[in-house]
Amino acid sequence: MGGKAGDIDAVLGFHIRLAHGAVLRHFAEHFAALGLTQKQVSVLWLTGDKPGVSQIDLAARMQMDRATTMAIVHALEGKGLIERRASATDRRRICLSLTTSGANKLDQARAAIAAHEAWLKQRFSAAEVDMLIELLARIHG
Amino acid sequence: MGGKAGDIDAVLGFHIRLAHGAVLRHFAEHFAALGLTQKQVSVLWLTGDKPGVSQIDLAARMQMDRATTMAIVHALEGKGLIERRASATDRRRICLSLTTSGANKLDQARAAIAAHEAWLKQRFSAAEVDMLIELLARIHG
DNA sequence: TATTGTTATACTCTATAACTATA
DNA sequence: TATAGTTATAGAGTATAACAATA
Repeated sequence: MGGKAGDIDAVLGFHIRLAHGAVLRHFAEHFAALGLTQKQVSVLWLTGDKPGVSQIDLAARMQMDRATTMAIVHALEGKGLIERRASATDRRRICLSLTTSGANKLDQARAAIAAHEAWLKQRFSAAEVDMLIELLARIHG
Repeated sequence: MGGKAGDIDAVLGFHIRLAHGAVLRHFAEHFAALGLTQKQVSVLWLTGDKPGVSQIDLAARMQMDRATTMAIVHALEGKGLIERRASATDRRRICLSLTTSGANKLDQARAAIAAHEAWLKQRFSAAEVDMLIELLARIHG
């Protein structure tokens, strides 16, 4: 393994990209039945955890642009999983919450994510998982 | 931090995605002058390390589809950084190598990557970097 | 039959810019 | 002025399917 001059295997960014790709691929292969992308699951999850959340809150939590967040919210709204309501205190804001269908979908998604995480974590001890999460958190702040 | 019911912070895949996003963002912000994407740098690097490499080799090394690899090789060829030559032993294969311009570009890219990696690694000890790479490698195999 | 390269196609993610409405 | 949402647009990454040439 490894090239001769450059040794790309010492490049941390390269490993992060490959690991991300592997996780994305496993997700895509096993979540076709769910009909949701990774991002859509995250938004559904965060909305279920905190009903009334605004798009700008979601964007900050997921470190995404407002426009990117819009696209995902639109998709979930189009599937009838999320509904929007104007804020009573600040009419610029839209409060998001799950529909009944969205809550059911989130339950399915949580079960699917649990299986996905089990696959991902099977190669680590509990201490290693904690360590990995802590190290990654230092990168994304 | 953390939601109430789900605790998305315990989801490893979520942290991998956020870390990947943070690295991508830093790359995009600091590599505009180079005129290359992360993937293009990787292909340039691997080609420089192993002249005569085929597209299928690159695809395997970077865990990408053949079609995706094509797009990146095309872009590099269009910039005059890579040249292709039919293999002498297997005429299905195309051997890739750097042009003089490509070799120069790779030198610049390596310097830029070194700065990028320094930014990324500044938050870790040397032992932690080794640990993180080892853990990530278990994910992407 | 299997492998390599190629093209066409489509979807997701990401970001920028400009606009509207509200604070 | 600043913030939240919206829309349009564009580029990057990813993958599938189908085809040609070669092994």
